[in-house]
Amino acid sequence: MNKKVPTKAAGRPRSFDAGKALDRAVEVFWRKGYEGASLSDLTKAMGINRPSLYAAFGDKDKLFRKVLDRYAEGPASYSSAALEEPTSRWVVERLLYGTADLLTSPGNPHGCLLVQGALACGNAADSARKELVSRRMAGEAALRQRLNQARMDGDLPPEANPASLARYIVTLIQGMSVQAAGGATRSELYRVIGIALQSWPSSGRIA
Amino acid sequence: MNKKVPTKAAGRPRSFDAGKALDRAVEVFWRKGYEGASLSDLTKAMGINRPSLYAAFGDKDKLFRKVLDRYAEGPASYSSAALEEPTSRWVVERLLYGTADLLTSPGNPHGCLLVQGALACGNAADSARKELVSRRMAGEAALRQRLNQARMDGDLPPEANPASLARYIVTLIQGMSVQAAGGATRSELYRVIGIALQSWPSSGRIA
DNA sequence: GAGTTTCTGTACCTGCCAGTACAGATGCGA
DNA sequence: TCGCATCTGTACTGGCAGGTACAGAAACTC
Repeated sequence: MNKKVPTKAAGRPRSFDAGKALDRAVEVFWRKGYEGASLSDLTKAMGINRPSLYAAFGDKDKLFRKVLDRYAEGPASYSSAALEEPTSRWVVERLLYGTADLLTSPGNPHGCLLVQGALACGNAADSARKELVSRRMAGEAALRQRLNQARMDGDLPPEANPASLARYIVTLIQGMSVQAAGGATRSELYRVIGIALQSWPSSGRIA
Repeated sequence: MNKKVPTKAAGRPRSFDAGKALDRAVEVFWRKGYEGASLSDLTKAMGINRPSLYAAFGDKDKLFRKVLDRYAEGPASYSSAALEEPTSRWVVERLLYGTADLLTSPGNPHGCLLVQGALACGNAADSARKELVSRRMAGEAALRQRLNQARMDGDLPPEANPASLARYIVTLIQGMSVQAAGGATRSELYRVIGIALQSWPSSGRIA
């Protein structure tokens, strides 16, 4: 029984809320991108000093990964939730409208962190760029898998191509992110979605 | 007649080809974005020294504008040419397939300079970011105008909304730019275009 | 209380950033 | 051949980037 019970950590306790600080960091990276967000921007927004940041989150790159996780669990959580809708049509509708809402939500930077974070950048940010590419691909793969399931369920016609449909939806989402960064409004994005969904195949089961 | 005939500039002549140098600068900004492209990257690629760059092109910001002009006249010239196609369907097809080709052309950075250049950035690059927003909006406005014309010509049905259709196409183009930056291939983009064009309204004149 | 452990704040490090001063080179017209 | 205008290369500037050393403060256990 010499195992320590993790009651309370010894030493001086942290004087800030790591979760809140991380939320502030999300906002800074979201607005300025990996390269554009300096450590001074970050520490200022997070309300902590530089050594506290390094102790709590590691270097800039590690902080960025934690920020991406936080983003996925918070503002972007609608996207994994959308995959659980019962029909493929509902899945993509919730995905697209949820994205439009997030991208134009007041108080948030207008755009998607996974796109704005680091699209083209210098060598220093290349690791962050690759991480974003891989996360975007993972999102697309999840949708592709869901649409595959839908086709097997008869919820998409047999001639539908889930891989291409998933890529089509993700392309729209990423395009909307650029649009939002340029000032597009929510209703403008809604109209784009309306047009885009005219391409959506209807179920083969509807007689 | 004391006007000088501009035969040849006095003084030591420039030892490099400004056009070629500008092309190299296009490539660097295209690949690394405004923020990620350092002056050392630029001078190295352009094969000139720093003072020559400043003398010939002005500061980094001015160089970037010249690069954008060069890009519009060169690699992206298909996009203004596409607007001259006779029907709206041909216009958007040429626009979309031309974009897919450019975005996946070997030897070029994969993506669109107007998107990759500066999407989210720090304060120093903000002027470049705004310039890109305005150029993207100008492109969209030109397409909107062309589609308006098409509707008046009866080439688009009266109930079609040229503004929303233009935004839809531009959203796809910008999304494809992100896709290409993530490694999407030309044929993958073609399949996306194939799906997207199913939403395109057919002419009201076809009986 | 003493000793230990951890966090905080200041002040600093090296290196790269955009931008420039200046001297020497190279062409022109006279 | 001489002066002049312009370009070229070296070497430099101040400032900010990301990252850290170190001393003191604040909690814990004994």
